[in-house]
Amino acid sequence: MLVTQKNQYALRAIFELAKYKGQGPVKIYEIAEAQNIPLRFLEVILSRLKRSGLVESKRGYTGGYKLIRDPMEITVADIFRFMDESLGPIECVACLSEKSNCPYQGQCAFFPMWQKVQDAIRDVFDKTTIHDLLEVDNSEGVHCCM
Amino acid sequence: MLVTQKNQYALRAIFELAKYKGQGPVKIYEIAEAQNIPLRFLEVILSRLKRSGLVESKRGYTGGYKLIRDPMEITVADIFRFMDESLGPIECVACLSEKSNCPYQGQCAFFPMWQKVQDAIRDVFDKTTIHDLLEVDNSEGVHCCM
DNA sequence: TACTTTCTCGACCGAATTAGTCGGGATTAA
DNA sequence: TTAATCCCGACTAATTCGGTCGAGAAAGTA
Repeated sequence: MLVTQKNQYALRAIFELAKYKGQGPVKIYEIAEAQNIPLRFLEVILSRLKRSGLVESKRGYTGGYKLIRDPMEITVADIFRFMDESLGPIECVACLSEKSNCPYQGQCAFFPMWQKVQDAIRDVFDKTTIHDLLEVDNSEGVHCCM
Repeated sequence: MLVTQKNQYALRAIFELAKYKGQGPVKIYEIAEAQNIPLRFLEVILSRLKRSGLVESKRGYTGGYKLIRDPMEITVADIFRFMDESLGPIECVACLSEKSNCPYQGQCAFFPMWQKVQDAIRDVFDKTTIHDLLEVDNSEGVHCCM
């Protein structure tokens, strides 16, 4: 899959947190339940997201996670980029990555096509904010996904 | 990677065959050398492509492979679709596939976004023909890739 | 203080996918 | 008959993906 399960979970977790923006921390098991994400796996994901500065946490009885950036300022691309330090669905089409053993490093017949695909993907993810997704959600009257 | 190594090899093999269209069969080791593809792996790939009707082969001393369709009529999407019987880079973004355990089956906040991405990818691969790639190749004066 | 609830961190693991190999056989032409 | 070529199915190695686990640290509560 272009977008791994892990990255989808990350997106959904942020999405869920965005719903409760400004209402004190949300507990991890609430997120897990609401979005149907394996709890222990979500731990891994949130701890990663914390290091990216999107999310803050508090321990103990009144603990939980909260979003510290405006949903309007968070794009889907941001999340994916934070999740996979190196190349995510955005950087990772084919030829371009250092991993591909292209001896011609971008000087090949296929390069423009890979570029186009990459740009097209990036374009969508860069232009979609969490706020946008919340709006879709409200207008549909459906609360969960996937 | 969005496009697996195998699919990239397939594309490059077809591309290579297209160069010699109308000149008798090309031997597998020639393709392998020109495109830097592991020979035994290329066997697997070509035998798969044969079954898709894009490629024809002949055995024995004067044997080899040749393209039996006009490069102008072969899109990159065609090749990928032939290669992975079920879902390739074209069908496979996230939510849409049956594999994803989305309880709301496309009725979710993220669906429109996945759709957009998928359409964008498909659009590029559907509109790029082998002929197009050959033209890029000629205008650049570079013969190989990746 | 002791206890409970919550997050924290790193190691670990199983399954699936991907990438590639191999041996031996069937054809075809010289 | 021999050599070059494709053919086919089974096998294997490496990587990624998805997820689990145990033990511990902070924070509030009694």
